[in-house]
Amino acid sequence: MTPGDRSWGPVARPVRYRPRKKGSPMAIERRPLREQVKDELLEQLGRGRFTPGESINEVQLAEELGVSRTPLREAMISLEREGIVTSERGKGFRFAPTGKQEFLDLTAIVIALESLALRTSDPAHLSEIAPRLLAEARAFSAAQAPHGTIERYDDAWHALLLSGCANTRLREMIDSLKLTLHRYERVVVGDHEILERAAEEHERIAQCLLDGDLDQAVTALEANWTSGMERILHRLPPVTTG
Amino acid sequence: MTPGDRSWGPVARPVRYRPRKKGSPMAIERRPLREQVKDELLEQLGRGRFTPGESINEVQLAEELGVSRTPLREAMISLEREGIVTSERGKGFRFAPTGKQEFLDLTAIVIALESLALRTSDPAHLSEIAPRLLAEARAFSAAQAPHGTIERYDDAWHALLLSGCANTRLREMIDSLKLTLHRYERVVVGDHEILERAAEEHERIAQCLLDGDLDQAVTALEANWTSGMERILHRLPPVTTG
DNA sequence: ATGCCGAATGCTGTATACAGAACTCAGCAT
DNA sequence: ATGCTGAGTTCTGTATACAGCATTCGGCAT
Repeated sequence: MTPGDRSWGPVARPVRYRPRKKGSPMAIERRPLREQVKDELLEQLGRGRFTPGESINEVQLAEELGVSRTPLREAMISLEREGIVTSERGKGFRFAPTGKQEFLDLTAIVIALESLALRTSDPAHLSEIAPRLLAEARAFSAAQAPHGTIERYDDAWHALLLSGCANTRLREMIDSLKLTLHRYERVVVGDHEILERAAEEHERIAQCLLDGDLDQAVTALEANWTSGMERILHRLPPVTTG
Repeated sequence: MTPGDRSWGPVARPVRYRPRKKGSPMAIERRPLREQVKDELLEQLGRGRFTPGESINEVQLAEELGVSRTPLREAMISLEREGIVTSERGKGFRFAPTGKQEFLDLTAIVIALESLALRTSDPAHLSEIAPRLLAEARAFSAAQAPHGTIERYDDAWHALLLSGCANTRLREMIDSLKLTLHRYERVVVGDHEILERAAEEHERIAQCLLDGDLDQAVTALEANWTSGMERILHRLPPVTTG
């Protein structure tokens, strides 16, 4: 956690196969470089290091990250499937250009998926976490806050909300989509820009769950997303005829 | 089209950069090898060449395909993001194991997404294609047919149904998911196995669209998916306590 | 001055090389 | 016979090399 104490430099370690200490009880994280690269890129994206549409020089970026082109390219291909970067034959990779319409498209998808996730969650688990959801919602009831803060809180809250969803694939898709959405948001509203919030929306959802009214909760969740989206959309440049 | 006239051998051409005939009016398809490899693998998967959970020897497979390891690995990474293959640090790639639960999970997602796509389609376009949808549904009204045939028809029909969906991202996701679903299906019911169909379901959807009743059409679409899923599920090995 | 053409350069797409991890299996102790 | 150990093999993960495309920039004709 504690984001911000890590500078931009190369990825944690360009060492190849870090020798594992056999007797160590602490299993140190040994993931493929491509994933570390991916995470680092996503983090840098979050900090606005890259702009949408920006083309990527593989050798240069690889050098900056302290890895060779191969893992970088592998990360790129993974990110491409996630819609974060685009590639064109002979022109290499570029960070995907963002647009209002795509933001709307993505939001619509996330709404459908989160709604599905909630609907198919275990009801027992839902009523179990409902009090906590309500408590957290009340604890963070500011009428407005920096976008970055909202985002972190929101993610945590929604993650808790969907923690009862047994559909692994669905959870993964939602996470991936949110990543992309966040990117769009950050492009449009700076990380520290103050945004309004509808603090009671989360409370409302939690209340529905407490009452055991799942349908109503789903409706409230959709409303929450829609209004959240509109709050972002509001800050947009004059309509792009999307 | 005309699937089946292409044998298993190496991908079309392992030549590197095929020299382009300058004056030719016919722009020959020049996609990155990784994509050609991906398509070839998907096709071979469709023919049951690989079994779920099967681990992949990169050098061997690359040799069979007539390409080097690099584009093969790139294809693998792309397929991994699509859920077709899995990877584990140090153990390379494996074709993702299939399970009843995941089949259900995937189906639920596709239902949600296709439903969304239909709901957000342009109504004008929908009523325009409704007659064609109805005609095609009536033309293919056999009560049962080989699974492979059903699949092809079904894909075409649903593609037409969703042709009015402007949400590009959504369309892509649906296509990708269907690919995966087909894989699951083929694992479970052979390509030539005769399956029952509910021929009238498509007619029903089309009829709703003709009547301009979108909500009803969405409901019918969901019912169509559900019953189709159950027809497949029926053929499954004794319940795996999913 | 402006537009077209060709050499030069930079970068991508693919192949190959290499280092280190996981797996295998024979040999040994129990 | 069974379980452990360690050398050997195989294969992955990453780096580097190479070939061809795309772009750029200067020269020339108009």
